[in-house]
Amino acid sequence: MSDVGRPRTPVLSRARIHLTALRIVDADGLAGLSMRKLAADLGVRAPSLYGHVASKDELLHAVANDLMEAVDISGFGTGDWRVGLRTWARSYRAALGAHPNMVPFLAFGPARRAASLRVADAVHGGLVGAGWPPRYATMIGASTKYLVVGAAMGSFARGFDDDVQVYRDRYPNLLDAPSLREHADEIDADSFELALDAFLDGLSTLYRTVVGRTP
Amino acid sequence: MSDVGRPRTPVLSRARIHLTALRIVDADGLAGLSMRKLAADLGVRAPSLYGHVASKDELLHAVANDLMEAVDISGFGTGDWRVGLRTWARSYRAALGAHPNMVPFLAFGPARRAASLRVADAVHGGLVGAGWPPRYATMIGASTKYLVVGAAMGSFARGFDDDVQVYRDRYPNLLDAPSLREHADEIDADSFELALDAFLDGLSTLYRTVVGRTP
DNA sequence: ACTCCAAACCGAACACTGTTAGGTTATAAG
DNA sequence: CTTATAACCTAACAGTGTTCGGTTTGGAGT
Repeated sequence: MSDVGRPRTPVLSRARIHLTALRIVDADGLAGLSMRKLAADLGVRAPSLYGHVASKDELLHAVANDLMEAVDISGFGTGDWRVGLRTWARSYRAALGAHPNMVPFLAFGPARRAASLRVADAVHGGLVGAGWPPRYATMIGASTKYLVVGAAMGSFARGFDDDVQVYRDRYPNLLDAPSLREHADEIDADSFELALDAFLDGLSTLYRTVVGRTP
Repeated sequence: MSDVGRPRTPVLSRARIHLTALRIVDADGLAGLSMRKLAADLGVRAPSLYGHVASKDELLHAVANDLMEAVDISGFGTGDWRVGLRTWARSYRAALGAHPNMVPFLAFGPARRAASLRVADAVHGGLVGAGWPPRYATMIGASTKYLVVGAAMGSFARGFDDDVQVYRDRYPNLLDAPSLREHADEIDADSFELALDAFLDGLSTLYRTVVGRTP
């Protein structure tokens, strides 16, 4: 009558573990996820998890990979590289923004995440196919990723503290900083779109001089 | 003859603690910094640190603030907002790149870091002074930060794994990915400059339509 | 039907973490 | 010369990721 030993029907599964882990990270942050807490939420003890998952790190990578599946690279099929970049960047940012607490982890490069490699491949192929020299394709892919990751981190950080009022005297140009917090989401979204527009606009100019035709 | 009690001359100081902490983070990463290890490197036991530092978090914020002192905002004094943005972005990226392991921590917004607020104030003031409407100044500052933070995270992550070769068949467009690793620094630097150029170029166009004169 | 292996859980334990409480000693102030 | 306090210490707490070995069950092979 003890609760030791194999249960009649399996309690754990990789999918359920991933889902619960993500829910905890969303609710309590990356630091709020512990193997014991995760196990408790699953109605199990911590060591049992190691029959399904190699380590906490591997688990997080798997969850990260799940999230990256949502990134949309179909835009590169339109024949317009700017549409490809835009839809990629937007869906990428949306994927990160949906789980902001995962961003610090997701930012650690594609590494061996299959989903990220899939995207990197499509982006590079799309740009080269549109006429960009491979070297430029690499740099443009990197640049776009910078923008998205940076924006996601910024959103996550939510920047300015609650009592910025204290600094009013010393930083006169930040007088309206407190109001930023209220519209943080909107400002982040607008800033991202502005950056993307300006960036793509600048790239279009570059395209003409590098490739020698209009985009 | 015990090693308990107050020493003849003080062993610790805030400056020495900061310096040693940063050295550990540089060498062993953020996760490699523990209060016990830090204390050991300082020839002391962990609890002694708490006479000089409120918590590990506060310590890291202090170190982060030290790093942000190096960011250069003097470019906004030239009267050319593009020069201001460029020198800011470059020195910002350099400050982060000099201590890549600190980036994940530094990315958490200006918060109450005095040095970061100083910069934010100068940037906003410089842009508004150059004619940008406050709302645009906010977005441009945010966008630039996105780029810098994103680039710093990218550098930190170093992306592609050693044995990307494995994925050769599945990701045909990444055939030359392994070679990326060798020139990672160069590619990161070039990509950042490309992004900055394109971004500033796009902003110049925007400036003409928003402000109604050439930059 | 019976054996046997592997799957799936558990308890106990290890070495580690940040942090607090309270003890001990040296310096500086009155 | 007392007294306060600054600066270190030891001991301890609750928590972490992870491993080892135990217990029970399902299912495959004969």
